[in-house]
This record gives sequence, structure tokens and C-alpha cells, in this order.
Amino acid sequence: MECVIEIRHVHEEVEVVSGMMCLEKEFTVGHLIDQHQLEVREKRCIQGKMGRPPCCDKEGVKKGPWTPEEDIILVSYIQEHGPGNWKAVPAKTGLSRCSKSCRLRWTNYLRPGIKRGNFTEEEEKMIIHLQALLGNRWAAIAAYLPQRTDNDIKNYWNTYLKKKLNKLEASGSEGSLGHVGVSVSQPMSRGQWERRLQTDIQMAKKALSEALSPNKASSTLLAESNSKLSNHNTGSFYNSTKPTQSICYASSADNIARLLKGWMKNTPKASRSTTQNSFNNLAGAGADTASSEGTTKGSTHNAELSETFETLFGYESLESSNSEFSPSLSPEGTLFQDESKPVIAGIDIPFSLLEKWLLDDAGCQDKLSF
DNA sequence: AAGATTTACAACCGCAGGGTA
DNA sequence: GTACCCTGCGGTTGTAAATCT
Repeated sequence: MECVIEIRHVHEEVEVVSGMMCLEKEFTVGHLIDQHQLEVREKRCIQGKMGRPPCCDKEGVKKGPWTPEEDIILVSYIQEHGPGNWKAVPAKTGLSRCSKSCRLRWTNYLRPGIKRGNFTEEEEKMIIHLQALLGNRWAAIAAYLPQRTDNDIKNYWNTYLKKKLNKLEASGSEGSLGHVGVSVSQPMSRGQWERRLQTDIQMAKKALSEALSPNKASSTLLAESNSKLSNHNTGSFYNSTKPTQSICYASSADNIARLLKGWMKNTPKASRSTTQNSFNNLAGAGADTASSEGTTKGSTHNAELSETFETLFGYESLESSNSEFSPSLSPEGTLFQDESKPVIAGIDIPFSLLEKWLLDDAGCQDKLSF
């Protein structure tokens, strides 16, 4: 295929004025892409090697942090085709990323419904409860925290909660976490270990059933979700000293949030309730960032990108966009999380056999009105 | 103020499992 | 049955930002 494209330079980027890239995806006039992307595509055109580069091929596969431009390309592709078939994504988007990287970027960052920022007290409790019950099965744990990714939870556990629990254990204080019966690895005899395990399981069962009770924790959880991120540490149960670092990626999260906001217009009420909150949080966080742009680097770039999003996708046009792209109706069902993820607010919480068994055993069934 | 250290989190890597030809 | 492809998961690493000395 002949590579014919007319462009004009706009600052660091190039704007497609006319023509078509040598990709299956046609970039419309006005589409802004960065110089690097253009070079990559031009190079491939020249080499006649358009198409999918081998996944994880060491050469030609970009690694490291994603740029906002790459995010735009990925999101726009997924907007058109929906998530899935990741193997084809690099080829079809021209991204110099392996399919895995694209999938991870989407599932851990760009996908709608992701809540960023500090974990709430309820979320923290849930993680502790579930980790005690399920171990390091982060995907399973994430299933009970609809707005958090397994990666987020895993990171939070490894960098913060685990240390906090170890500290509490080391100080000999049950502290505020004693009630959850959390196991903290420590040398102990088999007997001690078994007794401890039994206690842990019993307490975790109880704690989990309480945490998952729609009348209690779940409603609280959702209420928490509605609260502003800035209030997270106010009156924290643990009086968390974790520094506020809500949105490190706000410069682009703002843009992504604005883009994705359009999608939510097509989302049915039931699923929107939780997701919209996260968008509000996300957008709000972005707005917060914007409000303090004087101290936020790249704010100008940020503003430009926001414009780019509007230019590219236009919120209004999304009103009539493909309903397939509505998060709750996604083909994969993974726009939020995997399809097995329980709807915390929606009463229907499918438990695994193990969890059911554990909860049944604890006689907590009466607390769970599924 | 500057260097050292810690923290937080995005991203990568390797493996496992499911689907399919 | 099996080889291959694709995806998901959990462990780990790299690095920027924050904090400390």
C-alpha cells in the first residue's frame, strides 16, 4: 500500500491534513499524532512491513511509560473496535507496543470505571479481609472492589498495607486491624500456625460477610465512592499518614476522563451508578490538577491534549456512538472488570464455591441477602 | 540547598490455562 | 492428543515524586 499522507506541523505534533496512513485504521483529517508515531509509520511504509510486529519482539517494541498520545490512539481504537483481540491492536493502531502492553494499559489504566487516588477506609478493610481469606489472589480480591484494578490493590498491599500490618504485629498491638484476624507471616510452630490459621479463617469469614453485607459495608463503600477524594484521610479510622498522591497521571487522566465521560452517556443507569462516580472522581481529580496548574508541569500540554480529545471524539457525537462500547455492554464484559465481578450495589453477588463454603461454615448466611 | 532514602505506582516478565485447529 | 495462540494473573522491577537528613 502506498503511504500517502499530507500533514502540517503543529508544535511537537503533526496534524493529518489529508491522505491516509498505511494502516487499516484511517486517520481523519485533523487527527493529531506525535512525531514519533509518524516516524514509525513512515518507516514501516518505506520498509513495506506494515502490519503487526511480533509480540514482545525486543526490537522496535517501545517500553516504559505510555504517553498521552499513545493513550489517545489506543482509546480511539478501542472505541471503534471494543476491547479484545489484543494481538491485533499494535498492528491496527500503529502503536509500537506489544499486545500485552496494550491490554495492560487498557485494563489497568484507561478502561472506564477505574477509580484512582487514595483507598478509602472501607476499601482498605475489604482488602485486608479478602487478603486474609483469599491470599494473594488479587484478581479475585479486585472482583469485590469494582472500581479498583488487581494491580492497584496488589500495589497498595505490597507498598502500604503489608508494612502497616507488619508494623502493628511487631509492636504487639492488635491495633485497629485486630478484628479482621489478619495473618502476618512470622516464625511459629505447626500447632501455633494451625490455631492461628483457624482463627484467621473464622475472623476473616465473619469480617468478609460483614464487609459484603449490602446493608452495611457495600452501601458505605458506595457512599465512600461518592465522596471526594480530598476527604479520604479526614477522620480516617487508621489515621493514615499516607501522603496524598491522588493523581500522579492527572495530566493525561484528565484527558482520558473527559474522553471517557462521553461513553458514560450511553451507560444504563444500573451500571452507571458506580462508574459515573469514578468518572466524577477522575475528572474531578483532573480538574483539581487543572486548578493548580501553576504547579503542575505539563499543564499546557494537558490543555492541548484536552482540546485534542474534544477534536477527536467530541462528546456530543458520542451520544450516538456504538452502544457496544457502553461499558456494561462490552463484548468482553471487561470494561469494568471481568464478568464474574459481583455487583456490590446490585444485590447479586456470585460467590465462588470456596467462598460460599467458607461463609456457610461460619453461619453467616443470614447476613448475606443475595 | 543538595544528596540520600523512601514511597507509590505504572509497567514488564514469565507462567498457566482455555480455546481451537 | 497436542501444538499453537491468546489472554489473564501474580511477582517483580524501574522510576518519578516525596520525604528525610
